[in-house]
This record gives sequence, C-alpha cells and structure tokens, in this order.
Amino acid sequence: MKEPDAIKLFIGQIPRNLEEKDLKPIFEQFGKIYELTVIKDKYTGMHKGCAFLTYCARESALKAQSALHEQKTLPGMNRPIQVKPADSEGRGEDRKLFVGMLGKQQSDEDVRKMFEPFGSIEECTVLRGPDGTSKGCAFVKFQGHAEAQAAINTLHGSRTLPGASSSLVVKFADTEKERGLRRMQQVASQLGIFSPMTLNFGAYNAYTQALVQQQALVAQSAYLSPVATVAAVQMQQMAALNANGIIATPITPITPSSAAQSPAAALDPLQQAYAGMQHYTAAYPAAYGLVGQPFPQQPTLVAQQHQQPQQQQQREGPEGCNIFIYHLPQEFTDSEMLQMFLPFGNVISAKVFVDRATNQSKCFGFVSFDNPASAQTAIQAMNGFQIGMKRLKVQLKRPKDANRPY
DNA sequence: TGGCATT
Repeated sequence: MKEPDAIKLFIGQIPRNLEEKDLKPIFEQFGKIYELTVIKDKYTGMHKGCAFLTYCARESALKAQSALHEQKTLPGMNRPIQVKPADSEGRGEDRKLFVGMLGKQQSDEDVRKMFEPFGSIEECTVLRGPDGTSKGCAFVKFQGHAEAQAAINTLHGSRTLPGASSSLVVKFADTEKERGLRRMQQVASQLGIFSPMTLNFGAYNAYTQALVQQQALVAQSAYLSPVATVAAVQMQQMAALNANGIIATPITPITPSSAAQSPAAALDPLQQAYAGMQHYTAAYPAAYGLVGQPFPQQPTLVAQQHQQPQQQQQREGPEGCNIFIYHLPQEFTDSEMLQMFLPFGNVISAKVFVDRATNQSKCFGFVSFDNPASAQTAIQAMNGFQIGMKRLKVQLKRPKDANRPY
C-alpha cells in the first residue's frame, strides 16, 4: 500500500527502449515502488519517452527527486532525466481546502487543531477583513490530496460551530479559473440589480421586464424633477405588480386624503400600502412640493438609484431598521424583494433566505433600511399584503439573542 | 428570524 500523502512523480527524458522492468531497478534504490507506468500513446501504443512513478512512501519520492532530477542522463539521451511531481498533483489546489461556517472568534490555531488529525498541514489561515475580524472562513492546505479528502469526508457538515449559522463547510478551494469566474460574477452583479438568471429564467419574467423598463424610465427622466420621476416609478411598480397577478386584491383607486382618514387595521393591504406611503411622506411636506401630488413619494428614491446604484452589500441596519418578511412567493429573489420595498425608503440590503442544500428559497427574507421610520412604514404598508393565496407577514426582525432566557 | 465567505 502507498501512504496517503504519497506523491505521483513524472519521469521525463527516458530512452524509448526502456520499459517498466528496465526502469524499476533505477528507481527502486530510493524505496518501494507502488506504481510505475511508462506513458504510451493512447492509440498507437507508442512509448512517449516518459513515465509516472509513485512510491509507497512520500519520502522515497522526495529522495529520488533530489538525487535524480536534472542530475543524471540516461544512455542515448542528450538531456538529463526529469523527476518531479506530476501535473496531476497540482500546485496545491487539489490539497487545499476552503473551510466555511467557522465561528467569528476561531483563530488559525483553532482551525489547525480541527484539521491536524487528517494529516500534515502546510498552511492554515483564517480569512480576515481589513479590520482584522474573521470572515468566518479559512484555507487549510495539506501535504497531499488524500489527507484533504479525508478531512472533507469527516468534517464537512459534521457540526455547527458556536457563532456560526449553519453547519461546517469543508470543500476544495476554488482553482485559479474558478476564482476568475467568481470575480467576474461579482463585477457583473455590481453592474445592476438584476442577475442574468432573473432576467432570463425568473418565474415572474413579465414582472422583471416591467422593472427593467422602470429602470430605463428612471434613467431617461434624469432631466425631470425628482417628484415626477418617483411618481412615474411608483405608478409603474403598481402597474407591474397588478399586471402579473402578484396582487390578487383588486386595486381600488383612493385618494391620499381618504387613505389618511381610514383606520389602518380595517384597510385592504394595498390601501395600507398607499396609506403607509402617505404617512411616511407626511414628514417631508412643502419642502419637496409634495402636498397635493397624486402619488406622494419619499425623496430619497431618486438619489438612491442615481447616486449609488452599484453598492448592494449585505449589511444589517441599525436597531429597528431591519424587517423580517415571511410567506414570500417561492420564486422571489433578492432583487424582486428589493424592488418591493424600495418605495418605503433607502434599502441597505434585501436578502431572501435560500436553503443551501436545495438552492430553494425558504420563502422568507430580510430587508434593512437606513432608518427606523422606513422600516415602520414598510411594515405598515406590506404586512398582510396579499400575493397569490398567501399574505406577507412583515415584522421587525427579532434581535439575534431574542428568546434566550438568560 | 441572515449576513455563505475564496488570502
């Protein structure tokens, strides 16, 4: 048997008349050979002048490499023999692990202790942000692929660390290629609110199309007044929602004054939406010329879409600014939920909770505003909002340590 | 009733 951390060597510059039996004596002096294969053409069977060699022991491979590589020239060859780890051994990618779902307080040492039982660790680093706080993930590089694989088999999903929200993730780290791809995707996602998946395959395609049109409208109306722009956007949003049957409740035209006079509890959810906006914008009356406008709107929407369209990091808002939304349609994505709550204020983040195993929405999510009034307005307007057969539940997000008795 | 990340 070979050791789990054995190295497969590539042997180059071998005379083509030497077969396995001829090569064996040359290499056996460094240790017991596990496997030695002359590389031959797949179709013609022609000897290609090189071989793969695996010793049972890793140490034998290292000895052979230092004794032979570029050190000796076999008869009939005009270049010295090559003895080095095969390309398949990689430069580390196949023995480097990405570890996710660590607790934020775990140190390099903690992680190392966890992985030590599986083999020799060459490198172990917890990823940290500029301020030194852990990103909750780490890289662990073993000496060999088999050790890394063993760690994955045993540790992945095996436990949930204190402070982590889900079970431990242990997988092979991204290759160079995958990293590039990931970077591209990140850039793409920052170019706009919509992902290609949403546009092409989203279940609410007509709805998302309407939203794209709305974005175009916002761009076109850069020369219009903010009030005209937000009013137009708002009308489009309502039209888009209604046209696609997302709202089962018929839209009842109401005036701001009638909405303001109605008791909120008795209102139809959509009316509540209007009432909520009315309530919110009441705080910004004459300064923006909103009094008497048919669709009063809060003035930050345009600023938000025009000045900071590309930053959408996930951040928790201050206390009282984060809301929990339940009974979302299965197909609802982050961006659709974002659009739904944009009218109520400056949305810092909108996140639909997705099951990692199935990649399916769990039908609930979080929206964070930059101020409590927006959160309250959104709750007032959207709690009980009917979508299909369900009504949204919209509440303030419970603090993380809520319901803990002590 | 989150913040799932790739030096």
